[in-house]
Amino acid sequence: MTEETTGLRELKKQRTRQTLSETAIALFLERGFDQVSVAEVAAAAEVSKPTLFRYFPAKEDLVLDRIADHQGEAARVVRGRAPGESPLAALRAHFHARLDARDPVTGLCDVPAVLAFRDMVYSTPSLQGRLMRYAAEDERALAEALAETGADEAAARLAAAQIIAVHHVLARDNWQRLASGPVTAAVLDAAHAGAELAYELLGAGLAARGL
Amino acid sequence: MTEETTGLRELKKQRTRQTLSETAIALFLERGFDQVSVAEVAAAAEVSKPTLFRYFPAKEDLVLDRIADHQGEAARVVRGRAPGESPLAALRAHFHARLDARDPVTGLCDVPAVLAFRDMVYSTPSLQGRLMRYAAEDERALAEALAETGADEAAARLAAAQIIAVHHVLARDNWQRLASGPVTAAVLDAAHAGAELAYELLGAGLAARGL
DNA sequence: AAACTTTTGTTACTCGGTTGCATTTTACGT
DNA sequence: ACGTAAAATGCAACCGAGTAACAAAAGTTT
Repeated sequence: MTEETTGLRELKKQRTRQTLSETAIALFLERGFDQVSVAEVAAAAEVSKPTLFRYFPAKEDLVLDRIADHQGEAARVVRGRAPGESPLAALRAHFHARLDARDPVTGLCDVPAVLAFRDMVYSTPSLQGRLMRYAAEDERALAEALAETGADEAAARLAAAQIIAVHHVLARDNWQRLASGPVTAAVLDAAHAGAELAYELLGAGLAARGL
Repeated sequence: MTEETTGLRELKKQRTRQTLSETAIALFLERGFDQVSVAEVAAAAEVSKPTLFRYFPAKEDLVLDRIADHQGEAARVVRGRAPGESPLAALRAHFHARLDARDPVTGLCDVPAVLAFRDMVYSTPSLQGRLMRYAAEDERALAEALAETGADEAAARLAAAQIIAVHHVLARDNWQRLASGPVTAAVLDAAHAGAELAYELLGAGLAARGL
């Protein structure tokens, strides 16, 4: 899946990249995103500052790299849906499944490290901003996938925007639920109920347009 | 409507604020947001750099101040709707009305200055980011207003997210329509049709929840 | 091993944004 | 009208993110 041009150099690059991201996140979690300078991160990772920026175009990307693998997930789900299944049904089923798996993207993951990570992201405006821009790309990709199903292109864009927006609300709700304590059966039920409500709201209108 | 503590000082402050914003936008439109430094703006407005930042917390706010009056418009529309009218119906009617008025917020305004302004915003990532954060506040306010109607709070948050997201798509679509030329009858019709489609998609699901 | 390419480090820079303090300007009591 | 407190400004110096230029040190290829 990933590029594999030449052996040794590429390996070292991957390693430096990972080291940078990991030491950065560790420092950020320890003392706060804004309280740690990139110079410190570079020093801790034993790399010069320009090198750091060759790997990550901005400080925020040191953090969000970890999330980047989920890029375009919604679009993939739509494209990989079972024959005969509507895009929305596929997305709903997928979301419920991720919920059961306590996938961090759903917000429903009480592993301390993940929780601390989310706290940091939600409490740091610049990280939120960057995250929204990732979301915009997600939305664009989803709109494309929906349009491929033969739906009206305008409708596809509108639907994609609604779906992505709703997912964020759900994730945030779930994250808030975890403020009170760990994932219990009741919390899981509430999360599923929230998702059902969301897809119910989405569904009625979108179903009429074949989505 | 605005604060009016003491007469003369406040007036001068308002004037400096406006001068700053106007000279900034003029310079930005002329040479691009990233190609003009805040020091230049401050100099052009005959003000020191710290003073500039006392008025505007960030460079982006020099631009977006102009848009800030629309903050919370959706929430206001919901709160000010006619008795018996559903929130969604009020929002739909309002949007169509703004469309007919060629309100810049709908994207359907071909006044050259407005057009250039939007081009700048859409082509400058940092401005987009700031704009999204304004939108988040809009969304929060709308959710609050919807919850006041007695709807389920979770549903209100979900609906608000959908509505705000959809509005942005509509505005972007309209802006793209204007890339080809001025607002003709056909363009206006298309914009109205787009809005109708959007509210149709929203409506089915939301109506069932009393929104 | 030599020649070539890619990556890195060093230094120095620009720019957005802040801080501390002295200076001016406005408001207000007498 | 005058003097004083409060607020706003300017100045200078500073911090941190991000970049440019160039030299040094890899890794790759023959």
